[in-house]
Amino acid sequence: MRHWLMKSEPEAFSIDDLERVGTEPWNGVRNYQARNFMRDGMRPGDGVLFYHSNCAVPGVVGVAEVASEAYPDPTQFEQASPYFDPRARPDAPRWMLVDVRFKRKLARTIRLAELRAQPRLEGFALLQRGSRLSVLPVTRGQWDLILALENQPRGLP
DNA sequence: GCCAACGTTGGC
DNA sequence: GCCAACGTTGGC
Repeated sequence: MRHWLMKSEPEAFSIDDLERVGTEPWNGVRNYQARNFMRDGMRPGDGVLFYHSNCAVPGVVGVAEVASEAYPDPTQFEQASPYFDPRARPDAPRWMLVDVRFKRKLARTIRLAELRAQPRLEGFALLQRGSRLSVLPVTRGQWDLILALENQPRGLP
């Protein structure tokens, strides 16, 4: 089993929203690298760190799992959707997604600042300078380390 | 194939 | 709200 991190802006779709719906098609990803991770890397059952971005306290807030193989993102064909892509055709889809299933909320938010303070997370894709990838791989070691922080009092200022 | 202009992401 | 960093687009 592999591990991943997926970002979402909580004002658009939060961990509480995922808990409410249970399983959600991860639509709207319009970045080739992120698409390729979903299409070529993800398998059902893979672990997902759910990350809140572009908000007051960015950080990891929950655990989810990949709940499907990749399949074409239907919103690319929907003219009324903000994710509509006129270059996409049903027989030649450009964008893929997977379903994501809620597992649990973390006891506390593992803040971005706290992750940055971990020397052992050097090289973690999330922390690369200027990285804006919304779907990215997490090694087993990074996964274990990040989740171990959950039960520590509070990592940083 | 180069690269300037533009739009977007996302931390702060 | 600001702005740095990045990806994409399109003229040439």
